[in-house]
Amino acid sequence: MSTTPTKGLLPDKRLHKGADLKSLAIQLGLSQSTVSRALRGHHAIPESTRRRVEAAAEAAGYRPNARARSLAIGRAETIGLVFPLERLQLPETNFVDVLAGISTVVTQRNYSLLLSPFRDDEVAVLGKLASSKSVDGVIITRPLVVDPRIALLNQLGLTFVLHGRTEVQEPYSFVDTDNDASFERLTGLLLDYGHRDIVAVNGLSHFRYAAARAAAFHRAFSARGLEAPTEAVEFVSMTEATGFETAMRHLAAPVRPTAFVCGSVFQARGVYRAAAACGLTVGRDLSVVAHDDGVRGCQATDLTPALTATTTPISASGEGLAGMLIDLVEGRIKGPVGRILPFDLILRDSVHVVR
Amino acid sequence: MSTTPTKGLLPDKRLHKGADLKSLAIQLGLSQSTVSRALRGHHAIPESTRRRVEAAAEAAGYRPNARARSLAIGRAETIGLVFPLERLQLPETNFVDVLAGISTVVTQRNYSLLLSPFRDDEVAVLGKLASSKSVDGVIITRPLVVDPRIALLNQLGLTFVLHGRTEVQEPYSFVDTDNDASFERLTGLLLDYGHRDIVAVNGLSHFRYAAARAAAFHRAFSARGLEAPTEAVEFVSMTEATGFETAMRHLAAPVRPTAFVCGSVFQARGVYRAAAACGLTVGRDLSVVAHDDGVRGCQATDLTPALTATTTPISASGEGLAGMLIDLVEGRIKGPVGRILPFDLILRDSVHVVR
DNA sequence: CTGAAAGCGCTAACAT
DNA sequence: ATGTTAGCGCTTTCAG
Repeated sequence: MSTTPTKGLLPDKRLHKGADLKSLAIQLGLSQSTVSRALRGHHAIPESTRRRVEAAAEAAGYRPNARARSLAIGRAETIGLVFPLERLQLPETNFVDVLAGISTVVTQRNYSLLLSPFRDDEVAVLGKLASSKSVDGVIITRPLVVDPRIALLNQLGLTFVLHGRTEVQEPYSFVDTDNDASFERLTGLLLDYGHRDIVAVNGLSHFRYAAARAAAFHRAFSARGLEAPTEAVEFVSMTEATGFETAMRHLAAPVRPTAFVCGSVFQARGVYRAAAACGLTVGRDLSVVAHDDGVRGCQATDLTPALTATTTPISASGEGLAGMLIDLVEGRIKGPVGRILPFDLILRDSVHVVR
Repeated sequence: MSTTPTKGLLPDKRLHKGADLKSLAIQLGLSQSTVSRALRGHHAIPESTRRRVEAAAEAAGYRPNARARSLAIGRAETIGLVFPLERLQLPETNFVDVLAGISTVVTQRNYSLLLSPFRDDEVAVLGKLASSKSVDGVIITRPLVVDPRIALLNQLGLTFVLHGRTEVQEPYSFVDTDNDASFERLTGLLLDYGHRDIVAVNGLSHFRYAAARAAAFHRAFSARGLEAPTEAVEFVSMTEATGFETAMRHLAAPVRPTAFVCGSVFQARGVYRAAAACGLTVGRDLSVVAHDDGVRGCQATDLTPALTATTTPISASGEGLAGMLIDLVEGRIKGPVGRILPFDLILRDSVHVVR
């Protein structure tokens, strides 16, 4: 790209192209080490020279060359986010919301964020990230019930944090929503309102959270000395369309369910649509509850009637993930650690009492 | 993070932690340079040793340390995407679609993508990126009519590509949608169908594309010896809500428009809703056309009736941007260059003939 | 309190 | 065809 310099705009530092430590040092009549120390507020540098150095650096628009600094300190001050490219392409995804949370923290803590999408071969991407040392650690997402990436990453010696949990022996750090408690609360609420024929519209069964939620669903029943109806849990994808289809199927069955507990607001929206299609009014003829992770443009309060839901902003996960990972790579905490985010159960108008 | 090694999973390279050029060289009885050359397919390296080196590297899981390599070659092989954090938070945004396109190309070309969100001070972020040399170039988005970043970046000597165009003297490279032609075609189509009372639901006036589209709107009229009605162009945000409000206002006016041309499918969706609210049937009582940039979950074909629209997938912009930027930083092309993406006009059921 | 010197891991010019 | 050497720009012992 051309480099036509322009007057004004930047105070006066037009020539801060060659702004490196050496030239700064020469200009100040100091050694590189002194300048370097002064800039990083090293003690044993008198206030006076520190100010002088800072002023000169400021004027020169100096900032340490990140690559050189990385090489010297052995850290990249960069973390990676590894995800399947398709998560950017699906219409219903909470990916960007997680990303927003991550971005916020990464920026706050003066780190950089490397985006590492992959098409199929995640293992290759992780291996590359690890061996090329481009990042100090990575955030990985969408854990399988038993996720092989944990062993791989431990083996690679690459620090990481998982968004979610998985059933493996190897140690790992994670941030997760409280799926168990959340689904148990939701189901319990419906039971306490007198519902018995409840259908759980759950996530796909190869994801660990879906298994956890299914178990929680049953636990809510047994905690009350009840038993869940057979085939009450549907393992389907997190979309409005499948919410709709699943609900339609059940609403057409001989024993019509009186309530649905959904894994996401997307699915709940589908259930609402199915209810309408069947001439049922949500909150009067049919109860619907869900977990609301605060995805942009699809929140519990967007529905009519407003949806009763447990809620944890998904961006909080992003913030937790990034914060934990940086703490880990900086050695401020020692892994493995886990964090389960709390949630609120917010009662709105989508539930009704039965009997 | 802990480093519990695990058997299996990775063939046998459990100790490829110390896999660097030096150890590889020693192990092979060669010099670092030879190994380095062999690995990068340098000529003047006999096939035989090349194979031997490659095999050893493969077995050791070796990959050059990206930071060291960057420092040596003077390039980071990384590009940055600078954007306002809020673009991740708004429900109606084409950001992720652009991102998907960028990701694809960056990965293909073996580059890394650094995400640089900012809250308010974009100038600071750009300055930091430039002086810390963390990236070879940046993609910037959402140009203002006269965008000060162009001068800044040229001054900083940071290679960049703009998504969109702007009215400045300084040279810059860009990839843009063909706003002018697209809006002129859309407006022309309506005029040719006999419409005269047409309202343009345009973007906010501080964005350059909105100005371009407004001009194109008028050009379509004058090209036919006609004149656009006064106050026919509305400069509003790209949301469904404003599409709705704007349309409602106009549909309640004394002279009711017979057609709307919209800047995005979001806005068109709002217009559809307004039409319904006024008891009008789109495609019979009211015509609606728009530019469709293929944003996930909001496409022309999602509406009923399907929306007549010009279309350029927004992810193509992302691909164009990344490809151009990498070509630029690698010196494969010389800036400034610009690329205007072609579009198709797809006739669907949202238009009707008047008189 | 400050400076000289080594080195992070790689590439590239300069030998040979 | 391969090795030697000198950096890339920074941080960091180790001296003074």
